[in-house]
Amino acid sequence: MALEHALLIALREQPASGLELARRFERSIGFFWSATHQQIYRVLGRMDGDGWVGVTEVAQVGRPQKKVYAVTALGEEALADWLGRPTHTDGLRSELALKMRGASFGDRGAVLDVVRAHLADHAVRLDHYRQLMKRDYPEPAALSGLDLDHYLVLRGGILTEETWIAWLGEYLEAHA
Amino acid sequence: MALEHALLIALREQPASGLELARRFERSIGFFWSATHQQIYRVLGRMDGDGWVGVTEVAQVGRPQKKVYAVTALGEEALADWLGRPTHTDGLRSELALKMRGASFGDRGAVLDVVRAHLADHAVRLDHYRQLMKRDYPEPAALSGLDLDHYLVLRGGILTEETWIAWLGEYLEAHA
DNA sequence: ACAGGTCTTGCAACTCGTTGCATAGGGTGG
DNA sequence: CCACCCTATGCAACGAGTTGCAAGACCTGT
Repeated sequence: MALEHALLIALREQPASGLELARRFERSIGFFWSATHQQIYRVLGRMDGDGWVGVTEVAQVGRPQKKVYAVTALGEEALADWLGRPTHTDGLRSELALKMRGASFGDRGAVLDVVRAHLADHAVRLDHYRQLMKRDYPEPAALSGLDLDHYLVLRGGILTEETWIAWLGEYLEAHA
Repeated sequence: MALEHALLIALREQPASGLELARRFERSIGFFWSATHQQIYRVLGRMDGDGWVGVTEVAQVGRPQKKVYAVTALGEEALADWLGRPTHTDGLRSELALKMRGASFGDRGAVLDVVRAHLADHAVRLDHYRQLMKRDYPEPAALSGLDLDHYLVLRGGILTEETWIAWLGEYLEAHA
């Protein structure tokens, strides 16, 4: 129910085509809301039908034509309305936690390997986020508006990765 | 793809009927893998068809009959196999993070209210987890096997809630 | 006896998201 | 020119999960 609004936010930051959105979702926005290009195309089509976005066909040199979407007044309204509505607290949904809980019913060494792989993955992500932080927000105290919010969400990503690393570290430690 | 394995873990811990599983999912397991009773019934049916679980009809006093499911040898094998297989790192999927990022496009005060509501919710959860911790695992150093894993997953819940609280606190602070 | 409640199981319809494939424009290398 | 790859859009089929509803068993209160 929220991909539409994720797209509205992305398009208000910068109008874009379906593929461009898909690529942006692999980066910043996709850290907390992922989507494939097919899903994005379908939802863009629906939003166009609902009048939330408008399309402009744009010719490119050396590439096929693209359709650039931009948010309409109606879309702006829908977004503003959604932003203020209360939301259910997002529950975790972690396959890894499941495996950690059930490790007794399989080969514990194999589960520990899976945990180690996730730990390494989270370390890579954390490093990535920290680099973004250093590059884009060297002076956090000076931020406001959109930049401040982007900074704060990136902070959330860092805190989340740090937590994963701490948690998985505890798990491995306890089973060492 | 993982609800089946969540159910296998739950059933290996303790055979149960569909509704009992649903109730258990509202508590411990559901903290990181939620499911409605309809979804559970459907998946139990499929797992029965696949020979992963067996059913026993059990009469009750003062209540309708129930179907108690238990894991078969085939199910044990499927579970052990799944436990050792590598998994994709679970990505975040947070509607709230989306709202925080896009707050500039609506009424910021309303978004801050939503954030405050989530903060309060996470505080309640954290308190709940800490009570469980104190009640069930007063002596963590003495744990092993299944109990140790349950303790460690609960630790993850606590760390996660603490992170949410810290993050949302930072957000509110920055927009104070 | 009957109404209402709760426990237990389940169906049907729907939305969301993924996977695999198709099509079409355009470039590059042999 | 042809094979191959990249960009860009999209369809079709499937699987996962939610919501709403129903039906049968059993209890309690009137």
